Amino acid sequence: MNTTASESKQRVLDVAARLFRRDGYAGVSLRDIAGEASMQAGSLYYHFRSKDEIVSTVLDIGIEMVQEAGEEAVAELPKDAGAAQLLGVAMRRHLETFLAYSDYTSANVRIFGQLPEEVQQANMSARRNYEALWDGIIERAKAQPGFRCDIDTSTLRLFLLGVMNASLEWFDPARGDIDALAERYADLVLNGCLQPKEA
Amino acid sequence: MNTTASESKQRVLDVAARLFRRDGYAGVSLRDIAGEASMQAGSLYYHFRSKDEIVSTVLDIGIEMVQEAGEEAVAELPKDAGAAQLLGVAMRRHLETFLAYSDYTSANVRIFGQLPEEVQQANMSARRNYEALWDGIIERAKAQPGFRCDIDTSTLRLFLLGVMNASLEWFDPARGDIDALAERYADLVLNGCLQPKEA
DNA sequence: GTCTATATGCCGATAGAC
DNA sequence: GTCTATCGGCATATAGAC
Repeated sequence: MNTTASESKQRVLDVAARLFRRDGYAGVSLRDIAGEASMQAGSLYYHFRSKDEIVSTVLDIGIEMVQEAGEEAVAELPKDAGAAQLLGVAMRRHLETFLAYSDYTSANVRIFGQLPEEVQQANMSARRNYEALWDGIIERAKAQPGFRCDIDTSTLRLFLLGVMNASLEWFDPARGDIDALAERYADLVLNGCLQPKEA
Repeated sequence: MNTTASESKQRVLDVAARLFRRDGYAGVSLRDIAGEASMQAGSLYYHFRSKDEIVSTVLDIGIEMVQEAGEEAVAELPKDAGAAQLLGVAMRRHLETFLAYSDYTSANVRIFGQLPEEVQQANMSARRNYEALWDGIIERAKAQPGFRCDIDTSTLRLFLLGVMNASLEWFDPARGDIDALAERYADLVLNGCLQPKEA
């Protein structure tokens, strides 16, 4: 039995995500992708119309994966979860997804800024949905007692996603402990680095 | 009077830094650089031996600029500066330098991860010096009253540089206020987003 | 579905005139 | 110092066999 179209397409996308994450957009050729997916460059055009269509698909799946993980994490939380638990769980889920699980998400984080504007544009609505998920999490935290209300929601969202995504540049999932990283980062975000004032 | 070698070389580097920042390493050709520097591609080889030598020079200048700005900021501080002032000033200086002033630094932040390993390696000693500068700032803050001593220095350094450098992906210096950004980020880092416990 | 072969063009780099 | 011309190679994409 021959390989089905969807199996091959999936294999191509998995390879593309991994290579884009590692070498950037312009640094990966269709020959590179085809080679690691065990086919010839010309064969890619049976599954995709262009390199841009491949990268665009990778970008969308990347957001989709982190979006689903985030929605799941929020859904699993008790209704009366405190602000610290809320942010801690959401941060751990985001870090786990893109550091350990999804080359698609980390490829998205890493190459988005260098893509042609039309390719960026095609991914923007998915990105805005994910930003809205985080804005909702932050608003929910603000509604809890003990959380500062004087912090602008989009400032905090950019701060959180920025610091988490930056870990992609140095964190090695084969050597580091993602849960420990998430805990340290959540502690810093929640409590800051000044000593709490004594009662 | 003809253009001197150093003038042309400087012009080439300025253009290269700006283009690398915008389009990534593999996304910029020597023809692109030469064109915006008002010369032909072949003429670049009078000043540089290869594309890698150009990008390597840009990387080193990028760290040099932020290093000098950081050392200057630390030197200008009073000896008894508190932890909040120390971190606040250092953060503002870092953000100003790479968001508003230096295409070299922002090019470094943006493309480093996609470069051939030998090019990365050539920039590593400069990077380690800059990390050491920040580790010194953090250690000095830890020695002040009111600063948490239970936070690992390299964790905090990665957190700080990570969240600041991530702003490169979304902050537009033509529209945003860098000082305001620095103040909001320093507040978040110092105080966190939980409400201070009342006395 | 994947292959081979190829069209067309841009890449980094070099040679030599001026 | 910068030019023009060009080399060999690799890029995306296409055409048609199997």
